[in-house]
Amino acid sequence: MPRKVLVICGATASGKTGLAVDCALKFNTEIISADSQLIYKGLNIGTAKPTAEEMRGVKHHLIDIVNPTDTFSVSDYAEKALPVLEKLLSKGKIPIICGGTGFYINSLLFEFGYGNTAANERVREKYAEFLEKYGKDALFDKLREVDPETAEVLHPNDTKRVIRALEIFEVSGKKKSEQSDKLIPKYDFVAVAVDYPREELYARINARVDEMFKLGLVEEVETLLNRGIDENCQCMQAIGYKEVVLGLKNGDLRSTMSDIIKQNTRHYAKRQLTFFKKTPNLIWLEPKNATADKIAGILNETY
RNA sequence: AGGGGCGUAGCUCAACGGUAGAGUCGCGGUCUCCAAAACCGUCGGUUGCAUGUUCGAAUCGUGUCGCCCCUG
Repeated sequence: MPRKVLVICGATASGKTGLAVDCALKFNTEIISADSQLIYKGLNIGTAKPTAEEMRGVKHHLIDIVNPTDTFSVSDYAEKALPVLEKLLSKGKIPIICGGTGFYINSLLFEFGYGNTAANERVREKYAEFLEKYGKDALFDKLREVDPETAEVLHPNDTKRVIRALEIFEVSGKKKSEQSDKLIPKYDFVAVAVDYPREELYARINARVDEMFKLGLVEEVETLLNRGIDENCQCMQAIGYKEVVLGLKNGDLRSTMSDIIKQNTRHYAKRQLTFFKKTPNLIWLEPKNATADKIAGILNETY
């Protein structure tokens, strides 16, 4: 029995939310958000979190599930999202995974090895201190010793991943290079993304950022800060938030903050597109074909 | 009008007289427990223009155009 899953991914501001809701209504199902920022309560405007009106009564999962001060990672995400996915399947529904965080989406669609070695704060801190004291090259040399294959693939400057590789070795006794990097699908998924011409996508991004300021992005950030949420929190590193925090500190004009946010969002969108190109069988829809009807057709002809 | 300063990559700036370098932007990419993160690669300039000096000029001289400051 096929275990159908619909994935609606793509760059930020490409209209995923509306399309997903259209589909959910048409297919009588629910949406599983795959977005690393929508999980945070209180971050609404800057994350373009769908409002109740936009949700049109469709149940959305994995939104507003943690506090702004919490840390969160893909594994937390998969742990929470997979049961929802399975439950929808068991009810005979086609779950809709919708979001822009490709890493999160992959954690649901494919067999992943990272469950094997959980994060270990103590080990991470240890290597972070080592990095601080002796520098990147010394850290990289350590990895070369224990896992030369992974060192071959990583850049010494990518200390985040170098530390993770060291962590995997130290905690599990196994090399990261022994993990399989194959994307082995767990579901019969259909993945679609709306393929806007780059210029058009950028125009949409700009318009959306302007809209965020009108809706009170600065005020939202101020509220978070006034609530005592540290600017170094993971959630405050999100685009739209970190720039406003910095701008408030420097006394920047809103137009300056806005320009930087637009630029960072463009960069982000580019990274998303690069990432999604790797999704097996991803269907890039022209904007005019980004409708629930078209997607229904694709689902039918695929299975 | 007179005096001074400046004109170098799309932008901000470097470069003892030895055929121009960074950062940023733009573009491309990586990604298996912080992923809106982290990281990598790459394009790019007949040095405002003209002329002179010199073996050799972004650099020195002259002229010219443009911008800025001061004085009147």
